[in-house]
Amino acid sequence: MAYNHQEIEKKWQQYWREHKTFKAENKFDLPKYYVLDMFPYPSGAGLHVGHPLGYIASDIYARYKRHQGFNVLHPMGYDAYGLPAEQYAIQTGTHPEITTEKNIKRYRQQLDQIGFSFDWDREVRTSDPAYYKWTQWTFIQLFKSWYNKKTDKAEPLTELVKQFETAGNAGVEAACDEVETFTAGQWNQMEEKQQQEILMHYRLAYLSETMVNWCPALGTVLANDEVKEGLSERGGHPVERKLMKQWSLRITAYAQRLLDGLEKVDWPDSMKEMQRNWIGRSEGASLSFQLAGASAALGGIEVFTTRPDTLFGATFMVLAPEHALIEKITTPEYKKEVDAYVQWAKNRSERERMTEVKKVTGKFTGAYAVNPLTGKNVPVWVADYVLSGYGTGAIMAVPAHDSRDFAFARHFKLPIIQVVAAENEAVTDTEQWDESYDAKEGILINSGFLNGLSVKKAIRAAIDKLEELKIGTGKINYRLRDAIFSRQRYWGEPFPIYYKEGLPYPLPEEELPLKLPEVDKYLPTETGEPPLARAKNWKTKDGYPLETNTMPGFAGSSAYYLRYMDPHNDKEYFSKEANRYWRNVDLYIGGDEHAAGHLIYSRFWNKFLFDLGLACEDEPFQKLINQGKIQGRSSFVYRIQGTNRFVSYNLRKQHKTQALYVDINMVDNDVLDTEAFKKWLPEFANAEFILEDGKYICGHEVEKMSKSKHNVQNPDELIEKYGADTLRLYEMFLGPIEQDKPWDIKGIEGVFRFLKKLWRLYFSDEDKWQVTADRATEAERKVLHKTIKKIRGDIERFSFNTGVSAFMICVNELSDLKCHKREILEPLAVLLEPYAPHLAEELWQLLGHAGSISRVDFPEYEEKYLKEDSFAYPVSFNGKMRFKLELPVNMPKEEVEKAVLSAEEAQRWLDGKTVRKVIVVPGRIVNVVAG
RNA sequence: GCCUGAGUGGUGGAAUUGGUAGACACGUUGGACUUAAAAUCCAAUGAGCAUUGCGCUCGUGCGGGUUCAAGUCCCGCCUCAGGUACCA
Repeated sequence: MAYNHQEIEKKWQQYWREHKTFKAENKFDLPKYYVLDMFPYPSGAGLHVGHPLGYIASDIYARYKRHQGFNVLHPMGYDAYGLPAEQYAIQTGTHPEITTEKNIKRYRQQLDQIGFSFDWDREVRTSDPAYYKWTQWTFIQLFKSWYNKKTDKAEPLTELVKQFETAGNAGVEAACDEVETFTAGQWNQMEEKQQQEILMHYRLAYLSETMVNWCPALGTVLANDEVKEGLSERGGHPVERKLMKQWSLRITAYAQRLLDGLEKVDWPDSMKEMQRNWIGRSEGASLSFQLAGASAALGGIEVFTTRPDTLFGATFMVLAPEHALIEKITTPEYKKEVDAYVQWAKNRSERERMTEVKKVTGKFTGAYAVNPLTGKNVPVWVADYVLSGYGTGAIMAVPAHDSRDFAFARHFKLPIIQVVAAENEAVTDTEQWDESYDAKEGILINSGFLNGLSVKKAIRAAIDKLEELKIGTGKINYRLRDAIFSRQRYWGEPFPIYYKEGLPYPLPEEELPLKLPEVDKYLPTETGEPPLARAKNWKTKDGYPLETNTMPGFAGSSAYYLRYMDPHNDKEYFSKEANRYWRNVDLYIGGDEHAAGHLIYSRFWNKFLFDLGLACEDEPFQKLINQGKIQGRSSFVYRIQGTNRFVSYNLRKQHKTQALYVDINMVDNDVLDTEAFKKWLPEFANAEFILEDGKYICGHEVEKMSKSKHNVQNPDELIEKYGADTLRLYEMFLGPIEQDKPWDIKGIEGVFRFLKKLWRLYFSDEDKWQVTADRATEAERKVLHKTIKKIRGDIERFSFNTGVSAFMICVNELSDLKCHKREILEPLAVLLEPYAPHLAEELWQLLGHAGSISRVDFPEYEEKYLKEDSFAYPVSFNGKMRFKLELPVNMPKEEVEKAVLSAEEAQRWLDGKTVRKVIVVPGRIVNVVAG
């Protein structure tokens, strides 16, 4: 019987399905292990070879853990809400659910073909009402909660209301918007509307008028992480800033905990660093500059600074164009100019603003504020280099020590005062400076009571002074913004919210799920309302209108890993028992593009559920691995301009050519199948070729896989030809899992050859079973045990590529030894199972076992078989390896030295030289220093 | 600009703790088997020099350093990839 991968793979996939081999029971007495893949969005294009990379790695690990007696939770599901299905619906009228369902079927079929050990009984889909019921439920809990800074956790809003009723809000420390202080008496006299408005400032899911990223092309608002360089991540459309009433999640309340939690998870440093940057903690002070002159009655301008020590050098102030005070403080003679500037700044796209950062623009408002430490008046400017979204949207400018302030000051000829000097350096005239001195260290000068202090001490002293004067305080600021949670889209979770007299209220929990309604068109209404406004009777049973926005993509993906623990529970999100058992994800594999999105939202969502007492771990993903991307490898042909003649790669420079993409399926080892090419497209039917060495050689380039580049490799054909086991091994063999790498099918043959060679250990050339019961030799045992040790080590450190080569070495050596012994070949089949499960199952059965191999104990290696009596010492002279010398392993250092120096080969290297030193590292190396 | 990661043969990559650089595989070349092809097997394959053989020199992005010994550690650069950006 030859190695028939098609038959074997079909057979075992069916067996696994019928026997539910990989079903994970909630068996609480077994040790658990939770291996998770980031679930996919089922796109219409199906899987390409890049998708399964991470799934194969996690599958190997999951299978390995099963062999060690762990109860392994290894589920899969679908992030089913997404823009492509909705865009398709807009174009064709096909309900996104139909498109999604179809795509999921295809995904499932492709996933099954690769032989993953998923427990499909636990599948979830974010668009399934039974699933999104809990997404909606969580939203309601967020709506009903506030963040208590005293206990540092989310708490029910009812408790907060009780405090308001008895003591007002003065003693409350909450993560909230600016709220005026009120007493219990005032609270109790407020009307409901007013009370609700105040509570909205405390809720963790809140409705507010905020500046959002509006994407006109997609007709929706986007979260910050969905915008890259001023363009939408999906589709690359321009994004504008717009003031809109939107739902947001108060993720900022969790900023510090999100930061602290990174300390205890096992993630790549780059990933932690990206999250730290995204959260963007900075320590400093918040303080107020009193307005001067006519505006004095308006109070002060709040600013945040990380350098309160430089306050004596603050020579002007700048407000963001959106700042509310501008209108009030601008003096009549500057009003026209300032208005025009503000208008201009607001109309600039985000992209323009970002690309023109070097251009200095701004206007003087005519107003002055008082520097609280110098007592001097400083002019107040408006400029768009100050962002409304960070800090207070206003800054104190210290041009001597901040490059942006410096550029601004130079441009508008504002005074520059040095207040920090490097130690032992002469102070120079700031007029002569070419750039600011952005010093984090140094000694304070020109700064009154701060003079002579180091920067670090001066910061402390300045904050103390501000607090004493009651004009400022030490403050920690975060770059992280609250997550905008409304989307003006159809294909998403409806909010479980209705409006009564304009105020939002949650639906009763027993009415969940609130199902996505049918609409006649997947477009906004004529009046610009979101698509759900088209739904008939989009009201509660009492007739109150329901929210028409839907939730964003990250809503459903933020806690799916928890739902897998107990996916069919219709009473609660998941049972306490299930959660106490599975706890959190032990190993999470997915792409690093989710660093600032999904992985932050999930951590936030999980922490909130932790605060509610639902999740028992406050970090959801203990270990994280980012699989690298598989890049495409495009092939090119070179058409001589204006002709239908194509010139081979190395001859192309002799002509004026144009490079055209050519389908990689017609190219083998850079050689074009010219006949296939002629048949490819009608325009190439009469193509002529200028060959080199009788072949047409294509050019190539590594770039993203995409249809238009004709470089997409779909796994189906490869599985058909070589089988899933070969594909699995080959994807792992390509290189380290976390590294990006170009896809190239050159080399898959080698892996296929390896499996056939392995098969021939069990079957003779005449296709006869040839496994014998003979005792294995020392050499054979050594090969086996060396391999066991290597494979175990490699899986444990996620080095799957070296694992594959270890198998190759093992099979090469056993073939050389002509080993066909059960004693060796049976453990080898188990060893191989995580990587090539179909083949391993087949061999296991042929070896006479009933049932699946998947839970058989993983082989242990025994050190005694690896012991060597002698070792071939590499002998170096002055660090260069010259020859090898076989010596007993237990030979003492002194004797090794003697043996080396008296060896015949040593003489020519010692000729005429004196031995200065001999280094002997037993069992490793000998180095002779001579000269 | 800042942060992170990476640079090793024609190619993908290996070298786990400072100890034989290039494992394993692809590709290439030559050979065996075959009427032929496929499949399979064997041999060679970092570069340069030398060649009858044993061989010699150089070599892990560049320049320094530490060490008996550096792909690996330290200092200074260069290039590429990703993230991020008037974040005060």
